[in-house]
Amino acid sequence: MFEDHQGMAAAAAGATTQMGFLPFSMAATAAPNLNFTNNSNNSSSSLDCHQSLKNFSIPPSLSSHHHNNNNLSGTLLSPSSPHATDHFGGPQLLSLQRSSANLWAYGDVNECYNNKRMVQDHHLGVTAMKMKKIKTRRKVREPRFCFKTMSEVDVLDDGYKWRKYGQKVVKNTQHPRLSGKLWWQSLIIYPIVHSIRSYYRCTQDNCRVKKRVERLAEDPRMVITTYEGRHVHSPSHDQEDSQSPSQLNNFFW
DNA sequence: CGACTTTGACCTGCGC
DNA sequence: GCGCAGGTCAAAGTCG
Repeated sequence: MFEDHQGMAAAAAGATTQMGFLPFSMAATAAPNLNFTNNSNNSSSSLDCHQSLKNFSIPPSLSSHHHNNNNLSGTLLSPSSPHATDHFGGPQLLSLQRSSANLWAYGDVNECYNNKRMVQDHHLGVTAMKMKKIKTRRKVREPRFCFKTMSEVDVLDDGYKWRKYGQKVVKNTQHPRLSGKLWWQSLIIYPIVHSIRSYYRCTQDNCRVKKRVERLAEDPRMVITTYEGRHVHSPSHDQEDSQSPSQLNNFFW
């Protein structure tokens, strides 16, 4: 499912990729080997990076050999709402229980979302004209996933070429749309922080993969990257990096 | 000159 | 229905 994400994420030098999920956080000392640390009992084990990422349904490239000073640890976020929080105020984490099937948990989430939307549209009884508009405008949501990265650079070199097609100032509140509250009350309880979100498209023809890049307002060191869709081609770095063969780069999901 | 970025306008969905 | 927010478009600007 994730062949498109090969070579993805955090290849930029100096970037510290934050990834992992409960109950594990990972600390990669040297790709392709990662040290997985279990938060609950502090035990750690060195695993083959590629295999491990595969087991956890994380794109292998998140630990790409481009990393020199790897120190991977952190959080996989819910693709739909990277700022969403769980009951404990922390980021919403993906359930990767089905990872043995090498599927992103979000694939299911996304499917549900699309089904719900289809049902809604069906019940709306929209006009043909409107339907046509919907057909052209509302496309089926591609599978998405996002992750948090500690990096000084906003756009991580993931091996693909991207073209920026938009930028937006977004309200980065953890509790948006508070019902029944005056705006100033909301500000007192949940201060609104604005952050800049950039939208990128893969420059390859016929490739409709998009990514969103956003720096966390509450922690400017962190960058949230969201990928949407599947690449229909290999990373452009492949040609350049042929002298450094890597099992990661040779692998297609 | 082509590739890429910037930026305001526009469109759509959602909550109230 | 209205207003807000997110996402996309496209013209203008910038850069190599």
